[in-house]
Amino acid sequence: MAQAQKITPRAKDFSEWYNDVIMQAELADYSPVRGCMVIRPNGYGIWELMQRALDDMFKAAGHRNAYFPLFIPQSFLAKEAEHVEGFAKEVAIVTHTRLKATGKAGAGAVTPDPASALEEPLVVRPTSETIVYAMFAKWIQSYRDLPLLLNQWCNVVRWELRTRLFLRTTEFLWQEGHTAHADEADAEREARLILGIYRRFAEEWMAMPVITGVKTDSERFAGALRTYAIEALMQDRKALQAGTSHNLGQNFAKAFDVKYQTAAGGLEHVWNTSWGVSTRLIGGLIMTHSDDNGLICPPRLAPIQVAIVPIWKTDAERAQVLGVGERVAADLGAVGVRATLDTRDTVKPGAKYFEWEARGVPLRLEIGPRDVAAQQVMTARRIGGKAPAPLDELTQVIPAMLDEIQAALLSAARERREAASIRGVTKEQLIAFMKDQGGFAYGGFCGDKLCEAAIKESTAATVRVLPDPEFRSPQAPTTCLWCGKASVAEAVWAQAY
RNA sequence: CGGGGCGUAGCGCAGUCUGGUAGCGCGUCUGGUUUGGGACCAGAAGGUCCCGGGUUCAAAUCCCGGCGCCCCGACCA
Repeated sequence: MAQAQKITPRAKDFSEWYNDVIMQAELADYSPVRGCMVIRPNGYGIWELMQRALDDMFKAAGHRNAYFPLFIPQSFLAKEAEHVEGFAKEVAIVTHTRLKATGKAGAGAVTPDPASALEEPLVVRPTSETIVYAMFAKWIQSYRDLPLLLNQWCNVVRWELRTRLFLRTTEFLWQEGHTAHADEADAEREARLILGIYRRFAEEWMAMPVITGVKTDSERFAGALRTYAIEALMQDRKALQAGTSHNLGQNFAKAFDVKYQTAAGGLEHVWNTSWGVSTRLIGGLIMTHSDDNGLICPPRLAPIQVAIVPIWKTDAERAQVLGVGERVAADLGAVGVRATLDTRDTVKPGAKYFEWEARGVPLRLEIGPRDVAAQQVMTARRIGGKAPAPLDELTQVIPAMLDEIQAALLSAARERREAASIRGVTKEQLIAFMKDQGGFAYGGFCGDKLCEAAIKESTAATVRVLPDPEFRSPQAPTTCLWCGKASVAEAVWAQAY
């Protein structure tokens, strides 16, 4: 087993470390198809927990799930001008419907049958706006049909040049919400509502602090009026866009002719929003919390929250500690703790410790003859710290410990982020900061895309967001840090994934 | 598409410069002893050395041509 590398700020081997964590925790693997990822059960378990939590939040806000097709007629993508620009360069296209045997064995045994060429090629969805709004046009006639609040869980394909496990894979799993509203204010409220849900999910479930705000034009979603995002800072001080929520205005409604009759009898285009988070969140979770021993999974998203490791010498001791272990696992299960008893007798306890640590299990319980005699178990937290706990108090103590670990991870991540943030930067400071250190740099911005491009050119940093009031510096900047003209908004710069 | 690294047992690698019986560690299997932080001993199985051609008595090794993967860029809601 390869040893994980030390995490140091902006270390050259951060990528290597990241891949190591994924491989050792058995979260995912490379597939035979370049750029496509196989998500293994350990990784998918995290995704299932993420799905459940997000789905509950969406539903509580009045959304319902639906499903739209994988294939989109090529012409659909062409209907919204900016949208074509944004996705044309990275889609997979289906052109034929069957194969033909060539009679030869091996590599050239089959080939697309020329006779089966499609009249209009189908694009594998890179996102579903076009096909969703084509359906909305059928479903929406009256103001009484609004708002229409839908979400779908699905896979999408974007043929990126360079891929990275979880962060940017050719195919990925996500949820995409699509809504239609009667007026701009309602659509804006929706886009903001979802941004808030994403933020809460990131902080409360992933223990990953984020800053929220609006994207500049150059980073806006293709076809949107405005794009809001949550941005997190990873341990190598690079930013990760963890979720986006778009106010699409009437752009798609006009392209797909989605109109409704108002209460007053007029005919208006609807206002749309779309929003999504993906399996990229798992990459963010890994890079936010893990260490040299492997994954650290925040308790609320840990498929296994507690690993119980029994310790014995003799058969009598074995029977005894396993008996206690089974009861502890059952008791914890009864109070909603996901616990597993590691009964393997082919692996020594020390080896089990390392294994559960690499997998990110937040809490380990050791039960040996000495513990049984003392009516206690030894608790060992993934983030450090061992302490005994009385057997008859575990159903209270363990959930409390999991909550503590969850909270500790969030505050540690927040402290790391703040330690890697500077405010009120000057041009010279920004250049030095991005070169030597990296992190979130707050400063004045004139709003000019030429300035944005120049900054990217010399520092590799981009505007992550124009932050919401809560995240802004106490003293609003008055001038653009780059050109010195009047600042229109404070911006957060960082090098990003 | 550019720059760098690599392709040898399930995994990680040495061997390539300087051609000469294909090796090591981990894992797997068998038996025994073990079990409070990655157990030990003994034995065993496991290979188109990425592919194709060439040079040679002899090629993992040298030459030519392919293919593939990883990292860095370009690209990227």
